[in-house]
Amino acid sequence: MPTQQRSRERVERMLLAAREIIAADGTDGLRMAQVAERAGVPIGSLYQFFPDKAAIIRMLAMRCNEESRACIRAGLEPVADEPGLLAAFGALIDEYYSLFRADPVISDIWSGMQADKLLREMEVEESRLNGRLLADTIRRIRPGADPAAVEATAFLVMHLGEATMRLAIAVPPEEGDRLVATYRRMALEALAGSSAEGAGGRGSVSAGM
Amino acid sequence: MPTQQRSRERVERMLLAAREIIAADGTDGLRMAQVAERAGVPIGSLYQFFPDKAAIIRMLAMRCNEESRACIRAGLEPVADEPGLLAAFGALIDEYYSLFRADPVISDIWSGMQADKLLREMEVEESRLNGRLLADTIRRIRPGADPAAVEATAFLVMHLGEATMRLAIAVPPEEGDRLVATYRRMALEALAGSSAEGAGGRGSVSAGM
DNA sequence: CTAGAACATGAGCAACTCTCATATTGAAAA
DNA sequence: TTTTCAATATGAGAGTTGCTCATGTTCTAG
Repeated sequence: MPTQQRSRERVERMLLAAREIIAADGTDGLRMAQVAERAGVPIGSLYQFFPDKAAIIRMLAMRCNEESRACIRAGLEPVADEPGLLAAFGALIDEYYSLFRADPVISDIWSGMQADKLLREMEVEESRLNGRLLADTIRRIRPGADPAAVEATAFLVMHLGEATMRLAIAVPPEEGDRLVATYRRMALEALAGSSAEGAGGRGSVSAGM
Repeated sequence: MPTQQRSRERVERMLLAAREIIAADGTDGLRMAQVAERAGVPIGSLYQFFPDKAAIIRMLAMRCNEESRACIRAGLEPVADEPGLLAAFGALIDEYYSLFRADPVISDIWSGMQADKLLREMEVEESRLNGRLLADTIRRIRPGADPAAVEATAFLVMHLGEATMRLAIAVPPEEGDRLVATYRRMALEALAGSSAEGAGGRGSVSAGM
């Protein structure tokens, strides 16, 4: 939005200030007055370039997104065959995971601004409880399976089920149905696989990673 | 928390009022004064039983959780063998999906963890963009694959990748690593499967559902 | 040189959440 | 019954925060 040189620099200062505050206090602790002070601008200047507080966070998120999208594009571009695809995607997962672990700002933004931390913890806890129910069932019908692997799979399957439902209702209904159907295939395959693998075994697909 | 009969009824009225407001305006639009008015109690009484606004939402979420956990337990209990497990879990997915679609409050509470609606939309859009990059790559190396199925799988895999990362950094590091590894197996298997399936085909696992 | 657009400023408004001093009601002990 | 104390009821207002707006200044195109 800013067209002049000096304004652009000021906007960058505002965004940097916001980043630093989020890194320190999280998005919950972000105060417009604090951003202004840290950036060395009056509060009115913030609203000259950002319609509201959420817009600042969105701007930071957008930059992260563009960066990671470029990363994905670069990682997938040289792929020429199926083994190459699986190798490249596996590498991207690791890369993305490292990024998430390294930068607290990214995860904080996507974990939800202003949202209730306890609610987030509740959600994880609920996935864990549901996962345990599922893991117990699997262990009952397959006593030989590796307990830790089964537990992890069940936990993840439950959590991703929640995520899938939220996604499914955020898109057109027919697409949502298809996504749920796709999730079902993935989940059932994972459950079938996890109980057949035996102790500590890795899946055949990831053997080459 | 309330021990007397009348108080318990009042608390129920508060929770009901909160539910109705969320159903109408979403969690974003929930105002403590409005809850109090609708429940027919002064605002001070709200704070007699709930430490803060988020606690009301958590209470509603907890009840939903207990209900759906009972559902899962009931669905998994009679499972005796592996086909039974897969059938039961498939049914639970459908049931849960219907529940999500039917009750706007459930989804709103769990989506409302991210307060900014535009940020939520951005996240979905980002998964879609990344999914398209992945789908393009798959189509390039497997021209015969069903485009819609590939697109859906790629979209979902990307979105669940985000969800996995958020979960992984919310639990102890070693457990997070294991979850990411489990996700990787699931994702790579899905990608390998989606491109091999051919037009409109359903996975072998879900054939019996 | 000049007109108009872009930018700068910060006191104050409006909308919230939550507190607290005080009054009232319920139930258990005397 | 009377007493006593904990639980409950009440709502004006304190405190915080996002955001506005009237006014002044700087840049740039014609």
